[in-house]
Amino acid sequence: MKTGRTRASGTVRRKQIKAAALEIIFDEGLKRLSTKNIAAHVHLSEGAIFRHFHSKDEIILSILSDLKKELLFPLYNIAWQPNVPAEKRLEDFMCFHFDYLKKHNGVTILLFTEATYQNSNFLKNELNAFFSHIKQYFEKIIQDGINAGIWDKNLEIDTLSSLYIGMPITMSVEMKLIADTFSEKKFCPQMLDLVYRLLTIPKSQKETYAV
Amino acid sequence: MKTGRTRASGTVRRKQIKAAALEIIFDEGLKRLSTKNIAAHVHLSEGAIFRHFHSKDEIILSILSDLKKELLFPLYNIAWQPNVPAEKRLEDFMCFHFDYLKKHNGVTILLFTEATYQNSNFLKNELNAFFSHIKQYFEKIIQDGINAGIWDKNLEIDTLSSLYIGMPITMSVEMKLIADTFSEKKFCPQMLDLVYRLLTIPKSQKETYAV
DNA sequence: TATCTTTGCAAGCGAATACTTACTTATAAA
DNA sequence: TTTATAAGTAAGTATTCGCTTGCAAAGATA
Repeated sequence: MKTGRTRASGTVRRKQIKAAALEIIFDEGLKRLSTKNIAAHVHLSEGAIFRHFHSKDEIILSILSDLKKELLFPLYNIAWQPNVPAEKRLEDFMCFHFDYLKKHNGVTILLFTEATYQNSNFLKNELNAFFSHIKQYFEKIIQDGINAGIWDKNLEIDTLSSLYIGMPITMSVEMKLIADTFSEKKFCPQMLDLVYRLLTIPKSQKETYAV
Repeated sequence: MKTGRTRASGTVRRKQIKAAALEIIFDEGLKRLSTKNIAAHVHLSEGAIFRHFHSKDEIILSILSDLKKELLFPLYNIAWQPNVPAEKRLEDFMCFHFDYLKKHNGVTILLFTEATYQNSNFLKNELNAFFSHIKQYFEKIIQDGINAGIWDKNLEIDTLSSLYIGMPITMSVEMKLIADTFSEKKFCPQMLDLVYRLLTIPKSQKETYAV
């Protein structure tokens, strides 16, 4: 605190600042996500924060950018993985998705909270695009399975993907509301089971052609 | 604005203040929900607001209390309605639920946002209890249908009710993110269709006994 | 060693926050 | 008509907010 403190590079500081921001959001709530509080977590002055980010908003947007790299991009890769059966891809997709949110404490729902709180159209659009991409990847896997003849072609795909989007959102909400007693482990296989049930071709339909 | 303005009773003012609060939340975002802004909407001084509510929190809690009366109580009545087949009750239940959230612009998700923003344990517990009640009512209907032999007894009820809770939450999230182009009308029948699909007894199982 | 860029801090800015205080007045009951 | 009470206001309180400024000094480069 006194003198001669070593200095860190901007790259390192930006990472520290984002990590501190997430820590505050999870532990203390969005209200306590002030530049002053962030500075305290990184053991810097408030002014130093603005040396590394032009504004507080820029910190949030940088976190969103990380989220795209760490979640959206891998999900894309899973969905388009060549020579892997749709069933396997679906399982990988859902479990990676849920697992990420579990490890990162439902960060998407927190960005949603921020968007709703600030009523920021930009953030709302970004999040909407984010969810749309996930839906699109999910639908790709389902469509592949239907084309391969293993899943029911009479199921409305976009209705199913709407239902799917609800799963990680609900998981995040429940994690926030009942942080302690949330059954992380079982969530993915349980939801996967329901999706499989929906996709299964009814016996009576197996040899017929739908109109 | 000048003088001799008529006065209204506390009962009336409290209603006006809550209505104004909801108006602000929907139109301007939670951030603009300040006591000063509420006062402006009701054409009162800021001090007058505190004549009718001891704190800003009390306004939020009063809105939550209204929500219980207007949504939770009717849902309970639908679920326990005597001499009505489970299929009919399920449809009434889901459509009333979704319709309420549509008309009230996803008020539950806004209370969740407030809870997350403030990191208020009290509000989080209240909301958790709220969702738990809805799950419980939903499960009652499903169990009745299974007991009546019309739905699959091998389906895990609590997994299904977790999935169900995701539907109104997702609907609210989508309403916030894409307010304009949200397909309100079709949402209930679409989701109802998926739930029916899950509940349907597989042909191969019809005459057998599960272990 | 000399120079330059980056990293840092202390102090302070105006605006906004929830809430209080001291006081006034309309309304309705006695 | 008198009087008690509920409803209202204007002007404050202390505190927090995101952000800026002026200046010091560490670390890299020459």
